[in-house]
Formats: sequence, C-alpha cells, structure tokens
Amino acid sequence: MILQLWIEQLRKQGHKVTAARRRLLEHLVGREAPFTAEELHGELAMSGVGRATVFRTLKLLQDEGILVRVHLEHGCQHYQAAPGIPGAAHHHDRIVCRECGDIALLDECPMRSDVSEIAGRSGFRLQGHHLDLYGICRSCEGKDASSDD
Amino acid sequence: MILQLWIEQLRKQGHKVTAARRRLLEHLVGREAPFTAEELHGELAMSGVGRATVFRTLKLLQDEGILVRVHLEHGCQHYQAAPGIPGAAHHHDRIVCRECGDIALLDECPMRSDVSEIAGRSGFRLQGHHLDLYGICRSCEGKDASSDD
DNA sequence: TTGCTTGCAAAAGCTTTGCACCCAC
DNA sequence: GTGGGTGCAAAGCTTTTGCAAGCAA
Repeated sequence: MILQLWIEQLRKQGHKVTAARRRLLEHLVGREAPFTAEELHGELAMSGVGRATVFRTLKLLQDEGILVRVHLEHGCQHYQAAPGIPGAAHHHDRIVCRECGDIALLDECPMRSDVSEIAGRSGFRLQGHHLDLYGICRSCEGKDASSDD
Repeated sequence: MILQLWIEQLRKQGHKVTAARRRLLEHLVGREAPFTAEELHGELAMSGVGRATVFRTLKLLQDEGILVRVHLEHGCQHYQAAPGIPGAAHHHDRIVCRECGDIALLDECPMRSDVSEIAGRSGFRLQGHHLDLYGICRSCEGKDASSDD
C-alpha cells in the first residue's frame, strides 16, 4: 500500500510519523487530481490539523519527492502525488477545462520522442517537463454558449 | 513596430492609451524572458507608475492577448509577450535551467502531432498548451558540481 | 467635457513564523 | 526523556480594491 511506502520513506529520512502527518497522507491516497493546501486543510481541519501543519507537511512531502507542485493556468498553488513513486499516480500530464476548471489526466504523454534533441539544440540537457493542455471538457462543450464563467 | 501594434489594439478595444500604459508597453518591447509584476514595477516606479497600475495593466494585457502568464517551476507570477502577436515572440515553449534559472526558448514545439487525439480520449477538445521543460544549461553543465543554488 | 485610469494606501489572500506545549521514537 | 512536530495567532508578502484627482478621446 502506498501509504505504508510513504510512511516508511519519512521514517527512513528521520522524520517522525505523527498523527497529523498520517492523516494528511491518508487524504492523499488515491487522489489523482491536483489539490490546493486550502482544500486539504478544509478536509483536515475537522481532524484538528492546523493550517500551518498542512503547509509545513506539504513542503516536507515535496522535499521528500512524494508530492510535486503543479502550476495550472489559474494558479500555481496545486499539489499532486509525485510521478515515479511506486503505487502513486504515474506520470500524467494534465488537461484543464477553460470553462469549468475541471482537470483530467492524460493517458499518454503527448511529447515527441525527440524532445531531448530539441532541448539540446537550445543548449540544455533535458531532465523533465511540466505540461498542461487547455481546452473544453465534454460537459462544457455540451452546454456550449449557455455558460460563461 | 510591435509597440504600435499593441497600442492600436488597445485603442481598437476601447482602452485609453495613457502614459502609464505606454511606459509599461515600452518596457515589454524586445523582452523575451519572463518577468514578474514586481520586477516590472521596480523598473517603472521611477517613472511614477504605481504598483496597482502595473498589476491592472498586466491583467488588461492578458485579457487582450498581448501577454501570457507563464508558470515557472519556482513560481507562477511571470509574464511574457504572447505567442501569435506579429513581431512579438512567436509561439515558444521554454526550457528552464534548474541550476541558474536561465530560460531559453525552444526552436520547435516538441508536442506530438496526435496531441488532440490524446486530449480527446480524456474527453476534451484541445485549445492550447503550456509547456515548460526543465534541465541543465550548458554553462551550468560546465561548472557541474561546483554550484548548488 | 466625460468617464476611464491612476496613485496612494488600506484591505484582502495566502503562506510563513514564533512560541509554548505535546508526543513519536 | 528529548527534540522534532503541532496548533494558534500574528506577521509577511503579494495582489486587489476604494477613492478622489487626472487626463485621453
């Protein structure tokens, strides 16, 4: 179970596994869509987890590579389970609906295979990428002109 | 000259071309690297342009499609001349050096040609994308392990 | 002239920090 | 028992808003 892997990783790095951290991690399991610290705090507040702890823990999890920060068109305060962690969300690029903000994960990375070569022509050794596609989701396509938010 | 095109576009849309807006636009000419509102305000403050005006004008220019917001790994408050505006930077995806933060523009979009189809499988009609590659630039590759910021 | 724009400063959001208490190890 | 971790609230930053005055059209 991914939760156990995360917990072990924290322990291995010398971090304590507290009730707050455990609760926060439990809320990440199976969550694929990007989320904000605020959303997470909303869910955890009833468990008595404080705002500051959410932010501190999110930072810790980033440092440990368990989470990555994702930057959506409407703000960059989103987090997502890191790619490459066994059992976690695999590497997924995203597509975001410009109408309703809904986010879906692509089932396939739409980068060309020669992307490293293109990067090389600009003088860089490629390490990774961050891709968001933008478009209109099916349900907004349906309502079409009826909404404009 | 691109400055004239921008000014005409604002006028055409019914916006006044004030001294503050003109100064701000002048500071965008030829600027390819992404910049922050704060940076721009720093440059414009001596001209008497206020903070609020910088933010308001940046938003206006986004609405008019003259600027786009770009999301770098270390923060998403960056702006850049929009792709597709004649004379401005063409559509360029970026590669950012993780060592020094240097940004280069790719000479070719590394997206696969069937990206629309991939988006379609997730239920979206594709409109555009935002791509940042990350890697190490040539000069940082040179100094190699000597720096770590 | 008209009303969109502006600059200032206060307000609003979001994130971090200080501090005393608590608990995982 | 110890030191990292926590919650609360205040502080810090960045961005937005209110308002009277200014200026482009």
